This record gives sequence, C-alpha cells and structure tokens, in this order.
Amino acid sequence: MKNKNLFGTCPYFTAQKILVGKWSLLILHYLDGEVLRFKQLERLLAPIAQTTLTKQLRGLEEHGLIERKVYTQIPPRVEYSLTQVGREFKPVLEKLELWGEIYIKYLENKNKT
Amino acid sequence: MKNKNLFGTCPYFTAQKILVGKWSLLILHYLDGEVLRFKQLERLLAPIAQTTLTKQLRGLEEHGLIERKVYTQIPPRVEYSLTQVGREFKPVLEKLELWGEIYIKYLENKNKT
DNA sequence: CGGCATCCTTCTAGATACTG
DNA sequence: CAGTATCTAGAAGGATGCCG
Repeated sequence: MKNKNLFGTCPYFTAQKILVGKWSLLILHYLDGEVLRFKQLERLLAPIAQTTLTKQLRGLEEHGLIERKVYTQIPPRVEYSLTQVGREFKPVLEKLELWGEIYIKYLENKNKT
Repeated sequence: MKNKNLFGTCPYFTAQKILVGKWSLLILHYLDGEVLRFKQLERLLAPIAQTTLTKQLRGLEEHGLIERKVYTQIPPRVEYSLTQVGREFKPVLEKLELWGEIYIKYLENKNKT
C-alpha cells in the first residue's frame, strides 16, 4: 500500500482506502440492521458480478467492517452482517444519502437549462 | 459509464461515482471554506503527482462540486473553490472525519492484541 | 448456494518531459 | 505557475467455467 504514512493517521485518507470499490457504500447500506446471505446481496446489487461481490465482501471483511458467518451445511449458507465499527459508519451513510439526493436534484435542474 | 441507470437515481451509487479517486475527499476537505491555488493544493496533498491532481480537479469540476477560476496573467493564477452543491457535501465530510477517527482507534486497539 | 481459478479489459495513479 | 501529452505498472471490475 502506498502512502502508508497517511493510512491510519489521516481520517479522510483512511476512509478513502476503505471506500474503494464501486459497491462498498451500497453493501454497507444494505447490511445496515440486516443479516443477509450472499445471494440476497447479489440480487440487491444487480447487475454486480459474482466474483466482484466476493472480492468486495472480502475487502470489507479484512478491513473489519463486516462479519462473515459460515454455516457448514448443504446447500451452503453464508451470512453477512456489520461489525461494531461497521455500524458506526451509519451516520456517514445517512449524510451521504441526503447529499446524494441533493445532488440528483442538482443534476435534474442542470439538465433542464 | 456503466450502470447509467443507477447514476442519477440511487444516492449511494451516485455518490460513489463522484468520490472516485484517491484524493477527492481530501480535496473537498481542504477546499472547505477556502479558496486555494493549484500549488497550494499540491503542497497540502503531498506527495500527490501533479498530473493526478489536475485530473482529480477536472473530475470534480465536471461533476459540479468545485469551481475553477483562471486569472490570465504571468505567472498564471488559478483558484479553486467549492460550488453550492460542493458546500452541501460538508456534513458528509464531518461525519466521515468522525468515523475515520473511530476507525483509527479501532486499528490501534486491534494491533495491541 | 456460495464460492474459487483463470483470463481479460478498463481504469487509475503516477513518472517524466515539455509548454505558454 | 499551472498546466498538457505520453507512457507505464498495477489494480479493479467483470465474464466464464468448475467444485463441494
């Protein structure tokens, strides 16, 4: 990892490293207060590729934001949920959602003119 | 752009598209309430590459979050500042900074054990 | 169902050199 | 000072096929 000096020191830089990936915000949003299986996430995030979802989930798991629970059975059952530090991210998501809506309105107004 | 259907519709997906780039969050943070010249930003974001900074700024400008003001003079002077919709992003940054600090503490505790 | 291995393509940061 | 043009290395998303 480049700029290791900033990671773990600057809050913004650290956050940016966590939020890499096209789907990480959406995953954290859908997992808020929910326990979801792999297939459920895949459907919610369509048209995400299966391999991509796996990689994103592994990344978030390594960073400690989500938890992966495997039930050894046939058919397999794997459940994903937020960890403590993952749940603490919720205020960011809330503000982000508000801003996203503001921005979408901004886009609409821009297209009118 | 892939998934154009989600861009401009889903707040999270839209936000993710805006926040691409390793430096966008930091740039928005430093421009909060400030008007900065290219060189000032470059110093604040060291060790960012000059070309990288240019690209990030162009991206944010195209998305309408920052404004670029050029003074035609020698030596050149270019100032960057937040637009209205860019300033509206501040609540997100505030929550993100809080979470970043929480996460950094989480990392420190994890390394102790 | 929930993966993994493999391969491919695109995207991105960054280095370097040059310009008005 | 504030870029542009060009190139490279690497990462990321994604398609496909196979497996317990």
